[in-house]
Amino acid sequence: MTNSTTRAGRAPGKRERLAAAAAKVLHEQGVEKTTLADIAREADVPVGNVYYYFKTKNELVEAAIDTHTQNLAGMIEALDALPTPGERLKALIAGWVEQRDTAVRFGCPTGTLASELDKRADGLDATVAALVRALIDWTERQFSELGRSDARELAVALIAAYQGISVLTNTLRDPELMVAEGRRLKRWIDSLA
Amino acid sequence: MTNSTTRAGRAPGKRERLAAAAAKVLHEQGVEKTTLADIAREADVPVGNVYYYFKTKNELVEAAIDTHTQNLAGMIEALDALPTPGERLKALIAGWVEQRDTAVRFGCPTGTLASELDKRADGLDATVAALVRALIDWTERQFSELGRSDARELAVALIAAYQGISVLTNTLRDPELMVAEGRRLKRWIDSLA
DNA sequence: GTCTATACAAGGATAGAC
DNA sequence: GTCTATCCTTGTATAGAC
Repeated sequence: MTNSTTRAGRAPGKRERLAAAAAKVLHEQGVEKTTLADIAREADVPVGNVYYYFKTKNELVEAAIDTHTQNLAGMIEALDALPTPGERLKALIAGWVEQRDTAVRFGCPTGTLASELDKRADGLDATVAALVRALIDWTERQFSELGRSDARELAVALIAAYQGISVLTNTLRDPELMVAEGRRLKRWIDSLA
Repeated sequence: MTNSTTRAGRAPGKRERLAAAAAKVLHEQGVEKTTLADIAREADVPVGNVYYYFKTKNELVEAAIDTHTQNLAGMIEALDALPTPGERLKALIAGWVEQRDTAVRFGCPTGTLASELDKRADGLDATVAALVRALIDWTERQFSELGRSDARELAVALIAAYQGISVLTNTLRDPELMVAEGRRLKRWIDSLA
C-alpha cells in the first residue's frame, strides 16, 4: 500500500518526507488546524505538488499514522531486547518520562490523534485503534510473563495511566507530573513481581 | 462577566440555551469541526442572531467552559454531602462509570476540550486548566483526610487514570474498559484506608 | 431585539503548463 | 514528475432591514 522508496524516476523520498512532516505537524497543531500548506512547508515541498503523492488530506493523515505505527514497532523491538518483563515495562515507562517536554507542549502523539480522529467522519479512527491495541497487547504479554492472571486489565490500566498523565501534563503544562507518575508506576511494577 | 438572566427586554434565556448547546455540540463534534450554524441549530436560534449574544466563536467556547465549570461545582457539592472521604472518592468513580456510554462515543468532556484548546492560539486553555486543577484540588483534600501525606500525587494519579481510561474507552469503543478500571480504582481506594 | 443577506477569508482540491 | 494558477466550498463575521 505504501511505496517506501522511489517508484519510477526521481523523487528522493519526497513521499517519505511528506509523511514524516505530516506526523510531526499533525501532532503539534492538531489535525483540523493543520493545512496542507503547513505540511508542505515542513517537508520543503511546493503545495501543489503534494497532491501528486497524496490524493487527499486524509491519505496524508493515514501516512502519518503509518509513521507512528513504525515508530512503535521500533520501540517494541528495542524493549524486547531486555531480559525480563519487569525491566521491559519499566523501560517503557522511562521512555515516556524522557518525552515529557513533548507531552507538556503537545500531549501524547497517539492519544491526541486518536481523540481527534474520533470526531471525523472518515474510518481512520479504526486505524489508530489498531495501533493502541497493539501496544496494549504487548503490555499484556509482559504482565502475563510476570505470572499475572489479570494481565489484560493491568495492561489497560498502565496504558491508561500514561494517556491520562499525558493529558494532565499537557493541560497543566507541568513536566513534573509525568516524572512523579513515572516513579509511582515503576514502584507499582516492582510491587507486582 | 456573564449575565445569567435576561438583560433588558425579552430573550427568555437564549443566551443560556446557546451556552448549553455549545457545551454539548463542542463535546460531541470537537471545537474545530463545530460551526456556529451547528450550535445555533441545537439551540434553536437563527444563525445570524448568535452574534447578538456572543461576538465571536471564542466567546461561545468560553461560555461552554463556564457551563462545564458549573456542572463540576454541582457534582462536588453533591459528593461533599457524603460522610467519609473514601465514600466521596468512590462515588466520584461511580459517576464516571455511569457516564461510560458518553465516553465511548465522545470521550471525557473536559479532557477532550483541554486537548483541543491546547492547539489553539487563544488563552482559553488556561481556563480549562483551572477547571482541571479545581477537581484535582478537591481530590487531594479527600486523600489528605484519609491521612495520606502523598495526597497530591495520589489525586493526580486518580484523575489521570480517569482521563486515560476515557481516551481508551473512546478509542477502542468499549464501555467495559471503564467498568473494569472503575472496579480496580475502588479496590485501590479501599486498600488505602 | 430579531433575523436575512452577504461580504470576506481560508483551505481543499483540480487543470494544465512546463 | 514538478509546479502554478485557480476554482469551489465552507465558515466567520458584519451590515442593515424589519
